Amino acid sequence: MVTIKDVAKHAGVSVATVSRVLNNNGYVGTETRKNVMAAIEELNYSPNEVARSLYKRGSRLIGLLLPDITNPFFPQLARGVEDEAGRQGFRLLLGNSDEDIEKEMDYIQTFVQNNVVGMITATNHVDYDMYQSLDLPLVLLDRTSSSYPAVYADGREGGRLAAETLIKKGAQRVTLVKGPAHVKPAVDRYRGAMEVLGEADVDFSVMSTTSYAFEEALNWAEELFQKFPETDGIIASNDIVGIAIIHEALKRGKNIPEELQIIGYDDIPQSRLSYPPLTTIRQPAYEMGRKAAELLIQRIGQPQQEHRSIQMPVELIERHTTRKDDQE
Amino acid sequence: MVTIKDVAKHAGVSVATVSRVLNNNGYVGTETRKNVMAAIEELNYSPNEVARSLYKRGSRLIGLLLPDITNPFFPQLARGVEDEAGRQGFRLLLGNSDEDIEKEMDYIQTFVQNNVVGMITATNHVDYDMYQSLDLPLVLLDRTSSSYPAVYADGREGGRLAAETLIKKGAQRVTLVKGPAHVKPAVDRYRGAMEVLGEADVDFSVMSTTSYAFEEALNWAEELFQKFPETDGIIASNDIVGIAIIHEALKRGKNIPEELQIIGYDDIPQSRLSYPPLTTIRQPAYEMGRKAAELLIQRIGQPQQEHRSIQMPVELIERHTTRKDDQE
DNA sequence: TTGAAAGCGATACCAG
DNA sequence: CTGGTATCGCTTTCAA
Repeated sequence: MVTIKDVAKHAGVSVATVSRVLNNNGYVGTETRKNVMAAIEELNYSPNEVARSLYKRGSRLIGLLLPDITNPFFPQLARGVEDEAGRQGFRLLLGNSDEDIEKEMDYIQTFVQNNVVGMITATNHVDYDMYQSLDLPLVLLDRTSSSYPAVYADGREGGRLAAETLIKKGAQRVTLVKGPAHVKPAVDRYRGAMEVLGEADVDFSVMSTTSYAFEEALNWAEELFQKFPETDGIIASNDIVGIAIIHEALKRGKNIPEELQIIGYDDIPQSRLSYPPLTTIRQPAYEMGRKAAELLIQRIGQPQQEHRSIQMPVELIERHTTRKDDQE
Repeated sequence: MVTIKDVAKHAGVSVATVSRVLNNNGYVGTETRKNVMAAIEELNYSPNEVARSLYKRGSRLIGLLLPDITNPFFPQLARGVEDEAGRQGFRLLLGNSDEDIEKEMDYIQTFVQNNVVGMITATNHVDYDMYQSLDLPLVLLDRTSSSYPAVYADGREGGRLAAETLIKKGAQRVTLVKGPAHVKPAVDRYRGAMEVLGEADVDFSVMSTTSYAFEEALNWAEELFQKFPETDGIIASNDIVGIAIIHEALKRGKNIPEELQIIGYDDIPQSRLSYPPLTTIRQPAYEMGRKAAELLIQRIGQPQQEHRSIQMPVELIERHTTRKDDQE
């Protein structure tokens, strides 16, 4: 490994000087700088971030804590974070929590031990001690809290929009699939949808699901049709469940969207691939990730600043699991 | 921040002693150990990994370089790596290369600068200088090379299996969708399939695709039916394309699997969600990730050891885009 | 404009 | 069994 010492020796200067040209601060003569640069080049030197981090008590690393990268909504968030962070010279330490507090604490601890300069987390546990006592710039992603800056989509509005759409398009017996109670954005959507359903002249039912796990999606879909065979409009808890519902509906010979309309949530990339392609409420996941990184890095610069959250707009993506217009 | 010094002071011993109990080596009196433990507990101390890493010239970090986590095959790989690494006390630095050499080099550099102890990469560029000159345990994931240990699935066999299946099930005019030429596993599959097709009594065509990008999938599907409207059996380059093909076929009123059989590749989680659910060749992605981590960590322990690669078996998952049996 | 040296938080060697 | 101290690679005073 080539160190700053080697460079210094090679250039015939002190390490202090090398450090100065490396960081572009302090005075350094033009000639000297040129020599040092040459030495760096020749030796193919790049500074040890660990040593740097130790002295500065801060690395160029950001901790990213996600529930489960295997759930298709999160890779997009992650990519957004990574791309923006990367552009600004930061790298990512990644952790999947599975919404499990133990794992979450574990990751947070190692993030801290590794001197991350900030952290982006999609957690439902912000109110726990570990977060309170965390002395790090933090931004919440896809979650909210009054205590921290956050980047999230307007879940309530999303829920409303989904319900309004279905009603406007003439659904009479709506089924609302409720996501897991411990997942905040899921309950926001649920509430939004409920508001609208409560005010409308339609019958509706609610079906609870307790997980977002992939393997379960088809089971939920099956259960749904067993319990509510007469439904003609379904608000799915997310796109995965929505796609599973399409599957099950087709299997049962239902016509989509004539007999049964379905609306999803998230607009994951594969939603346009289903047949018929899924109408859904879009969350701008990639953009959310980007913004979160932006916000965090900004806070890393000025930690004292009052914090601000960003609510991203949600959008109806009309595809073919809903009817073109009201066809009562 | 509480340091080893604080603990030492609190426990009335030297830092050396604290270090000993921390690392469980050297002699330490029972009483002393107890005191130190107590101090650690009380101060809620946890050692600074950065300092440790600096001295030891090695962290507890592993670099994971993937083409694009947004492509549904990779999250599973990543989860496998993370879970196994985590179990053994390692954390992940994540990078997406987009198969771009610049980005790849950038990530590798920062991985090194951060003292990662090893690296897992799904790259097509192993033969570049940067890898040759890399003095780090390295394992390839989903790629192969004679120079490094690797964990990969048997692409050739997978391709063969796909083609054999389609033929056995009575396809007469097969279309083989060829993945991007610069992606190694894609060409392995292609070759495998070609071997079988060449030996069989069926007509077949090859359609080239130049990217695995999500947004393109539907375009490839459309192009396929324009170019080869008469095909009755399609070997997709991966499940995403397979699902897009189902979409397009249904849109064109084709009966699956009676008129048209389709077989995918990868067995990503959403493949069972399509309707009809996609028959596919399964790569055990999660398990591959796990094995890669296992292999790497093993090598970190004994770097000199002769390296060994692991080829994972590939498996036909029969769902409903192929016929039950030969129905010529 | 430059260099010497202290220090970041840990580990491990050497004495005692 | 325990403590003092050099060391890891870098940054940043302080003096010259």
